[in-house]
Amino acid sequence: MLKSTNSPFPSKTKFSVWFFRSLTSFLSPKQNEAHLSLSHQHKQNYKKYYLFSFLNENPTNQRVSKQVHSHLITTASFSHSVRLFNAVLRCYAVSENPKDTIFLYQQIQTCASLKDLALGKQFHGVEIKMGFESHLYVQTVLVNMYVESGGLVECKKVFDEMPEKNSVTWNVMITGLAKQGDVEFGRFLFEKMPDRNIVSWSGMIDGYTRMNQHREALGLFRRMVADDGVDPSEKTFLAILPAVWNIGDVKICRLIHGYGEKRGFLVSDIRVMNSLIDTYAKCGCMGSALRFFDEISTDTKNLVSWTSLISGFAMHGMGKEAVESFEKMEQEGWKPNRVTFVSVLNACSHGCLVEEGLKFFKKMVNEYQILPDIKHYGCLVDMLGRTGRLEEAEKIALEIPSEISNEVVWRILLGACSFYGDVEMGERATEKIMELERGYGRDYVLMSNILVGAGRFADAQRLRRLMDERNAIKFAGSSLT
DNA sequence: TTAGGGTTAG
Repeated sequence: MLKSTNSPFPSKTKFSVWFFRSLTSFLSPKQNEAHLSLSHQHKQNYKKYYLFSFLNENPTNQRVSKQVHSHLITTASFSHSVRLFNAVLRCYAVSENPKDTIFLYQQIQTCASLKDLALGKQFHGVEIKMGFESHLYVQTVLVNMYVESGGLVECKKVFDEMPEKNSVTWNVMITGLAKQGDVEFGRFLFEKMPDRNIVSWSGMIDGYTRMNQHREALGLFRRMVADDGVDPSEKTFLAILPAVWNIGDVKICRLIHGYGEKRGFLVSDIRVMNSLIDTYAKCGCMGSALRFFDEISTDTKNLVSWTSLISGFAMHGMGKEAVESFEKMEQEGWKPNRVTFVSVLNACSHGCLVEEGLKFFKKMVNEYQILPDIKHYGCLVDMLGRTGRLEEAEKIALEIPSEISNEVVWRILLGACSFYGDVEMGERATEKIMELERGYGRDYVLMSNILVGAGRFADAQRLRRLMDERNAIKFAGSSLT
């Protein structure tokens, strides 16, 4: 058990700091200045103290405790007023209606979603003091709070010492660990878990996908379906499909698609269908992606469906098809968002449709009033650069507001300089990259190749040495499969 | 009733 000898309440100094903060958060900025007089603070302080004493003396007065509780929730100040909150907790604890306690702990969990480990520990202290140590639901929420806010040591401890666990407790642990990147311990618990359900399987599969262990994710999916006969849920599909396109085998995509269709899992959830469009496209099978897209009824399709299709065309260099889809999407009344524009601009750049691309960029800014972000600029630079319009590309790169500019844009330009053998611009681009990121070996290699191409062997060698001195990491081109 | 992911420049 965690240390419970100390008071669960914050120290006096700490409390006054919190209290001050809670006061300021109560008030709107305007009120803030006018009311920050000491007398006001005292008044608030007194009010809280009064409530606190009242609740302590009348723990069974449900009406008042509920009022205080709702006040704490609606003013969003309860995370600051732990002491008052404790008093409310105590009232709920002696309440005859245990639902109140559960409701209250849901609020704590909302609090835990702030991922505030220090505050969470405070509540753990309260929980121990109130004798909830063997309360299954409360303990489960505590485990969730710890694992969500990164308290891995604490969550394991609470979990281990729980006298009773149910499947939710196990799932909270497994999915939480997977999210935190500790798949190995998650897997250990998963294998030990007495009654695995679909949440456990999906959580575990998701954990492997997140950690780029796609084969492992796929193996688990196979085991779930074939050996254990567990039906996947829509969430399982959403977890497994990224593993499929990372492996890139369209046969696996078809297999899972067929399975989902046969069992009727795919017809209900547009998110799964969109993910499937994306997966087919990323597996290199644009035909299947398009066919599947066309099968989805018009009322079911949404903006993400269209965007997934367009981004698929983009990665296959099918600029014309992407542009046509974009127009059709607009005709059907969909309003493109920033992601749709990234996709269509990317399609224009891969399909060398410069004029169309520039038109889309203007349309985005003027007609849809979307502020371009760095990816939109990146597409533009790429589009101009790959068609040899290097001056224009550099001009755009220089016009990007410095708050959003990054090394990727200059790296794109450097790539174009390398292709067209523009040494001077390449050097300028390299200089910009080096201001932002010095540890990426490929930049040095690319620039030194440009220099070699121009016959400047000594400069190329100097750059290579600089790369070694700076310990820049050079990733060899390799296939993961 | 305490667990849960669709599209994004190189």
